[in-house]
Amino acid sequence: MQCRSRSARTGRPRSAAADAAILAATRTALVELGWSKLTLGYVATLAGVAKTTLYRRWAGKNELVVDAVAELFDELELPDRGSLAADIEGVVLQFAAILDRPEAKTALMAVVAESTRDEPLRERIRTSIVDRQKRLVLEGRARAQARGELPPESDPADADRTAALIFDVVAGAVVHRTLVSAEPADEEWVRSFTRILLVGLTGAAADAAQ
Amino acid sequence: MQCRSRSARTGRPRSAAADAAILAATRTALVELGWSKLTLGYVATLAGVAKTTLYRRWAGKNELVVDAVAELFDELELPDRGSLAADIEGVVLQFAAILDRPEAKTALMAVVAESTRDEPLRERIRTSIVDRQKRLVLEGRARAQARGELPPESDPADADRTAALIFDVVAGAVVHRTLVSAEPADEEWVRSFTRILLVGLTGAAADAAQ
Amino acid sequence: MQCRSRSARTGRPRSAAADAAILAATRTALVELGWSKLTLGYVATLAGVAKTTLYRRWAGKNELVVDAVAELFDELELPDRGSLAADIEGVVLQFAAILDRPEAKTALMAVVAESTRDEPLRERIRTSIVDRQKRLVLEGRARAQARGELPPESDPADADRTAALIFDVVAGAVVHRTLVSAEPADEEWVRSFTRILLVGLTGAAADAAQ
Amino acid sequence: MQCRSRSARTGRPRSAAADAAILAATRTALVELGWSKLTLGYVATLAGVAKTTLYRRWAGKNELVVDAVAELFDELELPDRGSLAADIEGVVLQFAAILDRPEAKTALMAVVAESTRDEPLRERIRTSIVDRQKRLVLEGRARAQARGELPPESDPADADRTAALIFDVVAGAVVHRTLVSAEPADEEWVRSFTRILLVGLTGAAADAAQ
DNA sequence: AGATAACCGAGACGGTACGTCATGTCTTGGA
DNA sequence: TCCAAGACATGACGTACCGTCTCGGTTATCT
Repeated sequence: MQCRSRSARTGRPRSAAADAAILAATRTALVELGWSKLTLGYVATLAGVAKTTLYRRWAGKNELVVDAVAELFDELELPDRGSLAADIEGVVLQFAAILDRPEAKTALMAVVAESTRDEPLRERIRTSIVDRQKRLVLEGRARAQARGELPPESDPADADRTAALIFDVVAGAVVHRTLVSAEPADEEWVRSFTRILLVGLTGAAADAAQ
Repeated sequence: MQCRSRSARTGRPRSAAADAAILAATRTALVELGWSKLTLGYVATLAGVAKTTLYRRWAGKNELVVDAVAELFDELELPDRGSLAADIEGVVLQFAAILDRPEAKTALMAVVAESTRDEPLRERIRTSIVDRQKRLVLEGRARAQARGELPPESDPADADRTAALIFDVVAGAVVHRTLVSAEPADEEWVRSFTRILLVGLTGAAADAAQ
Repeated sequence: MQCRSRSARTGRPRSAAADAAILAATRTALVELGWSKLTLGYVATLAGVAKTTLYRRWAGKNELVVDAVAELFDELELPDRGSLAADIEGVVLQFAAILDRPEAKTALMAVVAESTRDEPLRERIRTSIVDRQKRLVLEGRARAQARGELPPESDPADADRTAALIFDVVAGAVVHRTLVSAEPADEEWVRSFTRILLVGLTGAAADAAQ
Repeated sequence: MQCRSRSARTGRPRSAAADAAILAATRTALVELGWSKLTLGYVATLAGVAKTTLYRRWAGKNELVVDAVAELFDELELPDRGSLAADIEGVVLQFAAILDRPEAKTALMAVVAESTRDEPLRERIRTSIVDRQKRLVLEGRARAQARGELPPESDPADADRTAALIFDVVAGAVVHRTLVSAEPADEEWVRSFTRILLVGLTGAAADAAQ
C-alpha cells in the first residue's frame, strides 16, 4: 500500500490508526462530496490528521481513493451454492450490492477514467480491485467443471481468454446496468442475465466441443 | 444543446462558429490532457474564444465534455450485414473503435462517474450518447425477427426488458474490455463475445417459448 | 460636455432625455454603490438606456461622474449678505452642504485622485467644478473692496496669487473637515474658521500695506 | 497592521520579509499604474509573492494601500526651529514634500474617497496617517505657548476644537493646493499661507482673550 | 538516560484554476 | 443615424486546493 524508503527501524513509527481513519474518512467524503469535489484537505480534517500525514503515505487523490474503495471488495466471496447458475447469481448480486454503495458508485468509474492516462494507477486498480473479482470467475468455473456442468478446458491459453471474456461480460453488464442505465441490478434482472449467460456459455462450449 | 430563455430575436446572435470551435477544442484538449486536467480556460484558448463565451453556453466541464464526446457517436449505424451475428459483430466493432479514441476513453467514464451525483447530467448523457446506441439494439432485433432469426416478442414489456438487458450486456462488455481490462476489443474477441451472446439469446428465447 | 464627430444633421438625433436620465442615474448609483463599485452597465440599466448610448457620449466612468457631480455645483451663488464675514460664512456653508451629499462625498475625491494621472480629466474637473467655486472668491473680494473692507490690490499678479491661496485654504479646509476628519462643517465650525481667515486676511493685507 | 485570531504559536510563522516586500511593491505599483489600475495580482508578482499571501494579510486593495502609504508619513517630525512661524513653515514643507511623491498623490485621495463608505477604512486611515500629522499640531502649539507666542488655553474642550480646526486648515490647504489646484506648495506659497494663518491665529486668540 | 531520528499537528507558502464580473466593442433588428 | 439588447474578447477579481515547506512538539529505538 505504501512503503518507506529506508531504515524502517529508527524514529517514531507511523500511526497505524491514522491509516484506518484516513481510509474511512475518504469513504465518508466520497459519499458526501463525490469524487470530483473530494479534496485531500477535507479528508485530512475528517480524519483528524494533518495534510502532511496524508501525503506522506499516498501519492495523491487517485491512489488514496483506490485504496479506500478496494477495501469494499474484500467481502466478495463465492460460497458453493450447488449449481453454476446459483453461483453466478450469487456473485453478481454481491457485486451489484457493492456497486450500489454511493462511495463505490462515484469512485470506481472515476479512477477507471483516470487510469486511462496513468499506467501505474491502472496497475494499482488491477491488483487492488479487479483481480479480486476475476478470481471468482476462475473459482466458479473450476467448481462447475468439477460438478460436470462445464467440460474441462483443453487449451490453457483459450481457457484464459474465455475467463477474461466472461469477466468482462459479467462485470461490464453489472456496471453498465447500475451506473449508465441507472437501474437496480435486482434479482429479476440478475436471473435474466444469468440465464442468457449460462445458455451462451454451455451452448458455445458445446459448439466448440463438436 | 443549449437554449436561451427568452426573446431569441433581440441582441447580437450567438456565433455559430464558436460552438463548433469549442467542441473541437474540447476533444483536442481531452487528448492532450485527459479529463481531470482539462481546463475550461485552456479549451477557450484553444478555440480562440473567451472563457465567458464558453460559460454562456455550457454550465460546466461535464456538460461541455458530454456534448463534445456525443458528436463521436453520430457515426454509429447499422447496415444490414445479412445475419444477426454479422450485425452484432459490426456494431460492436464500431462501438469499440469509438471507445478506442483517446478523447472518448478518458471522457466517457469520467462523465458517467460524475453523473452518479448529478441527475441532469445523467439525463444529458442518456439522450446525447446512450440512446444513440440503444436504438441500434432495437433495430437489430427487429431486423433479426424479420429474417426469422429471432421469434417475435409476445409481451411488449418483456421485450423492453430484454432489449435493455442486451444493451447493458453489449455496451458493458465492450466498455469493460476496453477501459478496465485495457485490452483491445479486436475481431477475435468480438467473435467470441458474439457467439456467446447469440447462443444465449436464441437459446434463452427458445427456452422461454417452450 | 460631449461632441459628435461630424454631420450633426443627418440621421436620427440623439435623445436629449437620455442625457438627463443618465446623469441622474449616475448620481443615484453613486449613492447606492459609491464610486469604486459603480459600473457603467448598472448606470445604463438604471437610466433605461443601452450601454452603447452611454459610451457614445462619455469616454468613461471618470468623465461621466465629473459631469454628474458638476451639476451639483450649479446652485452655488454669492448673494450679498452685507459684510465680508457674512459672505464667507454663507458660501462656506453652501459648499459644505454640497459636500455633505453622499454622491458628492464619494465621487469628488475619487475623481481628484484619478486626475493626478490624467491631465484631461484634471482640466475637465477644473472647468466643470473648481472654477465654479473660484469665481466666488473673486466676486467676494471685489465686493469687499467695494465696501472698503479690503484694500484694492495694486499688483494684479499678486492679486491672483492671493486669490488662489484663499481658495485653497477655504476649499481645502472644508473638504478636509468633511471627508478626512469626517466631522460636520456646521455653523459653529464655520464661524470659527471664518474668524481666523478674516483676521488673517485683513491683518496680512495691513502688514503688506505697511 | 494585521493580526492572527488565535494560537499565534502553532503552524509555520508568517514571513516577515514578505510584508516589507509587499508594501514596497505596492508603492512601486502605485507609481507605475496609479490607484485605479493597481492590481493586487501585479503587486504580488512585483513582490515575488503569491496572491494568497497578500489576501491572507490584508482585506483588500484599500487596506493595503493605506499601510503602504502610511509608511511615508513616518518621516514627519517637528524639530524646534525657534519660532512658531518657522515651525509651521517647516512642517508644511515636509508634508508638501510627501504629498508630492506620485505614490502618495494618487493613493491618498483615493483611499479617502473610499473611506466615505467604509467606516473601518476611515478608522485605519485616521490611526495610520492622520493622527501622525495631528500630533504635530499639538506639539507645535505647546511649544509656541512655552515660548509665549500663543496664550495658554483656558478651556480644554475649546483647545481641542481649535487644534482640530487648525489641522483641517493646514492639511486641507496643502492637499488642495497640491492635488486639486495641482500647483507646487513651494516656499513662497508656504510663506504666504503661514503669514495668513499666523496672523489669524494670534489675532483671533487676542480677540477671544478680550 | 540521553541522543537521535522519524513522526505528528498546524498552518503559511508559491502556484494554478476556478467561475464571475466589468470593460469597451461589435452586431443584430427596429425606429 | 440612432436606439435597446445582448454577444463578444479581455482581463482582474477573490476563493479554493494543490503539494511543499517550516515550525514546535511527540514518540520510538539505539546508544
